[in-house]
Amino acid sequence: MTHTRTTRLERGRSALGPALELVHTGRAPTRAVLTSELGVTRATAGAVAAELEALGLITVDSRPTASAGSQGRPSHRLFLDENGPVVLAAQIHADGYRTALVGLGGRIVATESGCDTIPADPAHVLAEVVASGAGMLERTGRRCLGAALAIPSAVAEPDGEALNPLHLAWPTGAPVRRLFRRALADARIPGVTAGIGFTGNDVNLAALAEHRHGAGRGARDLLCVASGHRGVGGALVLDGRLHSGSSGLALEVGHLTVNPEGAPCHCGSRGCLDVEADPLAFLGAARRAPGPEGSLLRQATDLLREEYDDPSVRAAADLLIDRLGLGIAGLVNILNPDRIILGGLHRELLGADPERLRAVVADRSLWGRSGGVPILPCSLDHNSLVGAAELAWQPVLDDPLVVLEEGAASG
Amino acid sequence: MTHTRTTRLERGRSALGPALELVHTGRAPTRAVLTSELGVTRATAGAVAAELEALGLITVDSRPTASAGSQGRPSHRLFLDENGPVVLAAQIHADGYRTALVGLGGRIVATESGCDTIPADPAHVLAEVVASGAGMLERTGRRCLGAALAIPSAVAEPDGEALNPLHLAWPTGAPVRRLFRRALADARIPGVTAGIGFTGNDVNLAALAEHRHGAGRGARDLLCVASGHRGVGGALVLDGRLHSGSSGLALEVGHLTVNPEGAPCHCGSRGCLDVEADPLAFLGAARRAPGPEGSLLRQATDLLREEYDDPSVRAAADLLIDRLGLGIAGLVNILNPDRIILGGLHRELLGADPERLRAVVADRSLWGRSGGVPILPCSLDHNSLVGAAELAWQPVLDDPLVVLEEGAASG
DNA sequence: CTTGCTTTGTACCGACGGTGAACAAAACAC
DNA sequence: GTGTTTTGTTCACCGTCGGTACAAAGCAAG
Repeated sequence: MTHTRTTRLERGRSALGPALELVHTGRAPTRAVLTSELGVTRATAGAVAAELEALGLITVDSRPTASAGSQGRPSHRLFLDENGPVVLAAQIHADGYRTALVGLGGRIVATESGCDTIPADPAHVLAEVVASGAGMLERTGRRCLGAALAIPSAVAEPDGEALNPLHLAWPTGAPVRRLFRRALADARIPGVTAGIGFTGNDVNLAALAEHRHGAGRGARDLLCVASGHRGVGGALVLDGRLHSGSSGLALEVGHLTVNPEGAPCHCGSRGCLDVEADPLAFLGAARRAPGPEGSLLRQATDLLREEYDDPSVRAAADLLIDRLGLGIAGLVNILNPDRIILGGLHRELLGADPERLRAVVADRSLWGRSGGVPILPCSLDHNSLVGAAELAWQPVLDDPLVVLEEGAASG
Repeated sequence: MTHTRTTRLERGRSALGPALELVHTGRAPTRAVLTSELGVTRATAGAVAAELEALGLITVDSRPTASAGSQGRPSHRLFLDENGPVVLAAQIHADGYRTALVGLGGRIVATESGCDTIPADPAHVLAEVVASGAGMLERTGRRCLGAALAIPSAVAEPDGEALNPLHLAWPTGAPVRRLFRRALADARIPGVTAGIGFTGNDVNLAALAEHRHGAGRGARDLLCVASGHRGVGGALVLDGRLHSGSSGLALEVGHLTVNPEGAPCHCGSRGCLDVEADPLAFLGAARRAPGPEGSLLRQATDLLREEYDDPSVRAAADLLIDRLGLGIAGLVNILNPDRIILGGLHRELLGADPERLRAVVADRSLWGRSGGVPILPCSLDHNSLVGAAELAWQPVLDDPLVVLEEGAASG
């Protein structure tokens, strides 16, 4: 009993995790490339693939593949098991929440959204979120291996308090991770034990998702900047791992100075990115008052898309692009990423005038002339949600044999 | 012949490198703690230690240790072999150069300095530097495993050009790494092949040295800020590895805005850290003209130490501390390090009024109130030099068996 | 000094993962 | 059809590491 456990935890095929990660991120479509990517012999790669298949995580298609092309015996193709286990991912945002069951590869199996107005009691919201997930699990009959939550706030490590849940009407410092774990424990979802239940900042998790499955694939040092409702968020993925700082508070980029004569900010300075390049700032620059319905992001996006011909809108867009570019240039000087991805309003601004933004960044970053950093729009739907799922999948990617634990509890 | 080679390169005791690193950084004083730190059995740790001893890298002292204290059989103590191999480290700075032979553990075995005025031809300087190192190797009879160079300039990866060797009178973009390697190859130092010859920014390497052997030991995310002559440099060590960005240009912190009404900077903005918090700025704030002799750092340091009673000097120090604190706070918001180390003039400013700097950083960083980041002065002599040695040692720390290569070539 | 107790080092065995080689299989080229 | 190329599979061998048993070296108590 204990014997098999220790054996499994400490030894175990060391290539199992890397192999699953390669399939998970789409870098190992066949067993042959899995062999070369892992740097092992064909025999080992075969054993690893067989073991992952036995764990119910991938499928090995040995039938003759129709895809021709090169010479030699065609390699067996590797797929993520479409009926394999899932994780429960949830996102809370200004307009409500969204939950999803997410399989390996960032595949959304089922999703729900609800609750337009978020009550001030986080425990209540989280119970509703977990109930939504439990319902989807019930209906789909999937096995659930973990759960994670994305929130629009800095998340303090190691305990996961929400430090600035500004547009959630939640109390500052709310112990969101603990509340989420308790909600999960109360719901008694099979497979999801109280030990699981990660929580992270939504922009951080979006960056993680884009890095693994979206526009950030292949980047080594990936910087993401996004603005969803109020303020500006940043995230950084280094060597495939999210850098959230020693206490989870890294990449609070909102207080870079981008306009010395700008509006005062609650941080004590003036002209911060937070108040100069978010949806509200855009509406203000275009001399539109924020309307009562729809999120600020939606109002700003609609304005940008539908009235870009209007000179005042265009001027506002140019102004925000210049400020955003200044902020990004500052980050480039500090972080020197090899790719930048923009989300939310900033994605729209990039779409409106890509050249202007790239020119500003190249001009104001120290070494911008030599090449320039690629700046791309984010490319995934629900990327924060998928990123939360990545968080929940991480233990499995680190050691796929964990799926054997609690195996009897699967629903 | 080739058999042993492949065996050595691909397999080999996986714990060998980590074990050497533990002894190297002083975290494994005895075999017992080596066992627990590595998380292996006593038997394995014993075999690993014996192998490292056989490689001539460490010595295992099995004699009865005089140090008593705890109960039970005293553990064998582990030392770095004092007569073991060394690497050649060199640093070029505004006042000349310094070379050293550095053993494991950052121990400087021999050192030389020279050449007060650096000629404009880097190849000439590097030849002189290498000749100095070769001389020391000759005299000491040590075996040399590698060589590395620290320069006061951003170093572009992957080729190692000096991008802004401002106070060296070297041409911008000089291929320093290539020139250094050529100088090494020309000198035909046994053991140092042309394949070795790393180059890095001096502040980056100082940070690496402080992380492993100095005030940064134990930090997970370490930020260093220093000002030596002109401008301000930064460096970041994440999870024990230097983060120099995708093209080596990270942590160019000199162009953070710290004084919106400040002096114009060549980057196009105004009030940049570079021109507001370096030795020249300090002299200016104290209304002293830079003198003809001694580096700017020395002049500023002398002024700060010897005339701190002078109100104008004290006011200048306070001003620079405030500006520096603003810049550091910005970096804290972006990087969220768990420790900060200051070098050069900034180390002196910290020493002059530690509380003022810590207060400014805590006040202007977003989450500074909750604890506050420890800010410490750097603690090593010649930390850039030791950091360069770390670079040269890295291949050995990654796989200690490389010392067997070129073994016959040892002098 | 002798007898425990505790901690560490060593010798040995067994388990197991991975390599390497030989062989079989599945495609294309001629 | 016969080669050639690439891939999958089987199997023997080797090395590393875990685990156990035992010896060694100190302190503590009598």
